[in-house]
Order: sequence, then structure tokens, then C-alpha cells
Amino acid sequence: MARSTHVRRPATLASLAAELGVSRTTVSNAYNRPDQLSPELRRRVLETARRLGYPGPDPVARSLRTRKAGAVGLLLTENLSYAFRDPAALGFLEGLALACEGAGQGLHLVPVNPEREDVAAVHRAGVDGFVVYSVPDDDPHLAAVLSRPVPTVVADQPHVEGVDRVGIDDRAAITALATRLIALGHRRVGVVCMRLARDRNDGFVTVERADSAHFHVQRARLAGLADAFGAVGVDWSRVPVVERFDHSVGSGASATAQLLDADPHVTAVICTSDILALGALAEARRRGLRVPQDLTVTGFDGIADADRAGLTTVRQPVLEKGRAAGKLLLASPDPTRPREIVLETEFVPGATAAPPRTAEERWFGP
Amino acid sequence: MARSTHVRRPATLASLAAELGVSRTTVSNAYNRPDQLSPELRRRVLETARRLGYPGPDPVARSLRTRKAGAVGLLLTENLSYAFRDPAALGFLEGLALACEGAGQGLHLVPVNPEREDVAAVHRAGVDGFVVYSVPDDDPHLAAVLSRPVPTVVADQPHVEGVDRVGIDDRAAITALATRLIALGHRRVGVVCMRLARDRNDGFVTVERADSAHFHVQRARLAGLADAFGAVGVDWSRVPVVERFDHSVGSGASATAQLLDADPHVTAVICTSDILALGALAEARRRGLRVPQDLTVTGFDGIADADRAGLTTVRQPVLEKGRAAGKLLLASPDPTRPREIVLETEFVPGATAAPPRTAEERWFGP
DNA sequence: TGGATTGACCGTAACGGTTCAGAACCAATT
DNA sequence: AATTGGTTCTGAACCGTTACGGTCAATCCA
Repeated sequence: MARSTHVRRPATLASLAAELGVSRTTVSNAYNRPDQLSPELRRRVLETARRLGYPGPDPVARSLRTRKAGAVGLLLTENLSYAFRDPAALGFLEGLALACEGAGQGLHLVPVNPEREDVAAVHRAGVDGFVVYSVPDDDPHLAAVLSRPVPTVVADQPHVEGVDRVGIDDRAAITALATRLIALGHRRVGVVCMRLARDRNDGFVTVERADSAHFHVQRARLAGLADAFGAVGVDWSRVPVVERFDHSVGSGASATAQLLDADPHVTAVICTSDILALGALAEARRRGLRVPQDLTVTGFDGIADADRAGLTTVRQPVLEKGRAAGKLLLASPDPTRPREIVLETEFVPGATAAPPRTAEERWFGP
Repeated sequence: MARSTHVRRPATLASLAAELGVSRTTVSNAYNRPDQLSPELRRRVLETARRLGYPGPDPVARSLRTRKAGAVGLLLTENLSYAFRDPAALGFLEGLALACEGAGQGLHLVPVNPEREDVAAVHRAGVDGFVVYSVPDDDPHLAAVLSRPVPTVVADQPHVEGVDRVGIDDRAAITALATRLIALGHRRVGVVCMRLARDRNDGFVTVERADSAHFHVQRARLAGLADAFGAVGVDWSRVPVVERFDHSVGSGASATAQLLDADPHVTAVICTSDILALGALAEARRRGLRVPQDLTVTGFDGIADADRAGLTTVRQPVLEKGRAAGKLLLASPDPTRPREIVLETEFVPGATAAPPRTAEERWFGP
């Protein structure tokens, strides 16, 4: 296949018009409003354009004039590449891409260097709006996005007053799960959660840290657990909660190890994500603990791998969430009051939850 | 968290300058060249900006003036969402994102409506360059990209003269794999491949169709197989090749079924992707055929699921490919001659290939 | 002391389009 | 003959910014 002549010719709409002896308006119309000029002239314009190597109206100049970039910006808290690793984020991304595609909008992934707090990329992005996915409420990039005069939709977290949002009821969803565990008889539980703030804290979580977490989703899930277990008289402040900065199966495993080392009598490990729960399953296996006979493990999200592992978890519609975020952003440019979409979740019984063994059973077998 | 006052104020750099009684240049410098004005004045500028609700220089206007958009466009042949499903595409995407992130460039996913041949989105994308991933050589979007006066890198396919490229040696890679099968004794084989052109053809492939395939990668892989088997006297024109338009495990399964129905004596099913091969494994299982004792199955790509399944395949560095594409695009804007990066592949022995059973064994057991 | 240097700021000219209110022209209607 | 209506094309005003080449006063150096 031969490449079209690719000389860097600075042909512009104006130079084309001059060459043809017509006005710039006419050339513009040839591209954008074919009905505004005679077919014959239009043909001549396009023909001359080809001859001069004019690639058609410059998209940036057009955007400047029309105030439309034709793209949606996506801000993630993590490396871009992280989004391609985490199944839940991926589902969200897919849904968002679907929505953008449907509206003919591009999807502009904003590069975030997690090391430096370089907010410039946000200011440099030529987009008509932003979707912010799962960032901490004190993220400087978020502040930069909000300072831009374009509509914004936040997905999952954080809650920002006056900004459209799409998410789930994390607190209620995990409360429902906890209620099942309570019904099964679990009282002595441990929790493994994702990062609660921008600073790294791989270890136990104090009540204050949990309450002041900058990641609203994690805060809500912990609060939901506290609700449920508090309601049956469990002293929540004594329930061990282990935090991990990196969201990976390995993290889930090491956190579970830390938890079980600290309190071997825990009957259930409740994880705030499936990825972490898969790690918990691995650690249980490593210790020779049978799941669910010896240890109950639960997750959150409902990713495919969790399904495969038969994990007891909560399924949330990640793809739908992404799509909803996109639609919300693209639908009505500027309503007076912020909208909020709360999607439904579903408890997945799975096969990793069972009644706790009694102490006798634990020592002497069933 | 309170939202900053979000009045849609048309404050511009000029109005700010007027308010302050300084030139526009000075305001611009306050944002872009802090060393070009006194700290005191800069403070005043920023303070006034805040007061007036000026969000900082408009990215589009800046792009127009500087001729830099700060983003890389990505063109995929499929729905955007497809890219988030196919592990190989995903790996590529991740690598590309990594490269962009490293250079502080955004990644602009160009929306492609596979139904309509709507090329407008390509013309509307404000980007500094394009990466084209795995599109057919007659794709109109590709033509549109090439008509834009920005650097372009093609990944995998197609070969376009004068355009930088990154890929692997598909032909040699699959020839190496075929050579192993030949060494094991396979002579009567069948092939399952991905779509060869933009039109849907779910079924057997003629030699002409294979030779004139618009997807260079598939063409090369088929040619590589023809090379290897032709060299040992197999009449390639009689080897059944089944094509599937949709790239999915289900497609692999149904294609394999079609293949085995047509020729039950086939001893090996060679698939041009791991996804298809996973389908072949499923179909073999469904038929009660043991792999590799009763049937040899091979794939291509080296995705994680293939690894898990112990598939005999060829691993290609998809992430590295994406990263290389990004680096190539961002590195030197305009060299005189096109560059080509060919990455190494690796044969993965796996456990789904074995010597074919003889006819006796087939009927009477080993 | 006088010429060179430096720091701080400014004016103008792009950057490459789109848009909208008409002008010019012609044919058909009143 | 004047009016109307429709097509086709034009002129000029933006869109919001940054690049470039200055000016001007203060400072420095010998």
C-alpha cells in the first residue's frame, strides 16, 4: 500500500481559498455544509484540496471556534496502566468507552504521574468534560478538574457537592453481606481493605484512620461493616482491620497473613475487594485452612475470577457504571441541580462462606 | 468537600489582563514562564484570576497557538470496548499507556463506529500523532489517519510504505511452531484463523482469500504455515482453514467443530490466536477428545489464560509492543526514513501438543 | 562616567478555523 | 415593474492564546 504524498505542506483553508479565488467561508462550507454551495464548486474545492495536500480543517482550530473538543477526559488516580490490570476498573472503562463511542466522542485518558503532583496534564487536556474515577477526595488532580469550566461526573468516589455522581450504595451493600455472615454465626471477624488515603500504611488501621479515610468507598464499606456488627454487640473498635496500599492478590494474601497471625481465632476474613479476597483464599490454602469449613472469606465487586473461584461476594455492575457515567456527562450539559445515579448491587452467595467452627471442632475436627 | 464557585464566567486571559492593567503577554507568562515577571505581579495575577474565576489558559487555544495537543491518538479497528476484552489488545494498550504517561502525553481513543464508515472522528481528534493498531489495510479510517499531517506508527498491521511500524515476524514465528508439529509427526492438520477481511466469512477459506487477506498478520501466519508444511510435501491447498469473524472463545470452538466435522482425521488444530485455541480446547473436551493424546491444539500470543491452560503457543511481547509504538511516535518527530521495530517471540512448548496417534491407536486405544 | 547588560513588561501578529448577516444574482410571482 | 423567494457566495468578526521582537529603566562593570 502506497502512502499518500506526505509532504509537510502548510496548506490552510485560507490558502486554499486564495488558490481557488473564493472566500474562506466557501471552503469551510465545502467541508461542513455541502448544501451551501453548488456541487460543481464543491467538487473543485475538494479536488484542489487534494492537489495542494490540504488535509481538511484543522481540528484544534475548529475546536477553538466551536468550543467543542469532541472528547471526554478520564481521570484515574492510578497509573493509566493500572486501569488495564484491575478487572473492575476495566469494566468501568469499557462501559465508558461504549457510551463515548455511541455519542461519537473520543475518550482522552489523562496521564497522571503518581510520583509528582503534576496537575498540568489536566489543564492541557482539550476535552468537553471529565469523568473522574475513584480518586481520593484530597487528590490535587481532582481539584484541577473541578477548576476547569466543563461538566464533570464522579464515579464511585469522592462525593463532591454540586457534582454529578454515579455509584452504588457501598455501605448498604456490604451491610447486607455482613448480615449474612452474622446469620451464619460469625462474631469474631477480621477485615482486609484497600488503601484509605494517599499515604502508604500497610498494616492495621485505627478507628480514626478508618473514619477519616480519603477514599469514600472504602470508608463506606468499613462503616457498613461497623453498622452490621455493631448492631449485634460486636465491639467494632476491637475488630482488626488490615490495610494494603497496593491492590493486588499478593497484598490480599499478606494482609490476611498479618490478620491471622494477630488473631488466629478469626472465623471470617472480610475483604473490601475480590482481588484482595483471592489473596485471602491463597493464604488460607497456604496455611492448610479449608474454605469455608475452617475459614470464611468474602470479597466485593463480582469480577470474573471471583466467580470462577466461587467467592462469596457482592456483585456490582461495573460496566453499567461506566456507561452511566458517560451518558450522564454527555446527556444534558448543564442542569441546575446535580444528579446522582445509584446502581443496584447483588449479593453472591458463592461457596466461601459457612458457619464458623466451634472451638471444639477447631481442635478436634468436625 | 465544597465545590468551587462554578459560574460559567467567560473570563479570558485578555479580560484578566484588562482588569489588571497589564498586557496579555504578562498574564500568559504568569502561568507559563514564572521567571519572566516579578513574583509580586505574578501573585497579583493569580489572585485576580481566582477572584474572577479564570480557570487558566484555555487548552484548545493554547494548542492552536503552540501546535501541540499533548495527546496521542489511538485507532483500533474494533469497537473501543473490544480492546478492553481481548487480552492481547489490552496488553498493547497498557504498554502504550505507559509510554504516553512517561512522556506526559494523553491517550486519545478515537471512537470508531464499526457500522458506519464514519471517518469524521479521525479528523476531529486533536492529537499530535496516531498509533494504529491492527487494522485491515483497506480500512478507511486508516486512510483518514494517513491524510492527517501528523506522525503515525502502525502496530502489527498493516504494512504501509513510509510509515513507522512495530510488530513481530509473524511468519517466522508460526513457521517455528509448525516445524515442531512436523517434527512430532503431524501431517494432517487444520487451521482456525481470525477474520481475513472486513467482510464476514464464517467458514472455510479459499487459497485466494488467504493470499489476498487484508489483515496482514493473519496472512503472514497462514503463509508461515504454508511454508512449513509445504516444505515437507503437504499439499497446502488441501489443508482446511476455517475463518471466524468474531474473535472469541466461542468462535474458536465452533470453528474447530466445523473443522473436525469436515475432516475427523485431523491430528492437530492450529489456531492463529490463543483465544481461538481456548475454544478449540473446549470443543475437544466436549467431544471427549483428550488433548494432546487424541488431538494437538496450538495457539498464538501467549496470553495469561493460555498459560493457565498449558497451551502450546507462541508468546509475543504485547506490552512491549505497545510501549515501543508509543516511544517510536514520541521519540523523533520526523526522521527521513521510516523505522521498523521487530520484537522477538518465543515458542512456548506447553502441554497441548504431542505426536499424533496412529490410525490403529485411534480405533483401538494406545 | 558611559557603555553594556539585565529584568520586567508590552504590542503586534499570527494560529486556522466558523459563523452570521448580508450582497448579488436569477427566476418566478403579483 | 416591482416584489418575493431561493440559491450561492462574501466580508468581517470572532475563538483565546502564545511567539516574536521589541522598549525602557535600573544596575553593573571597569
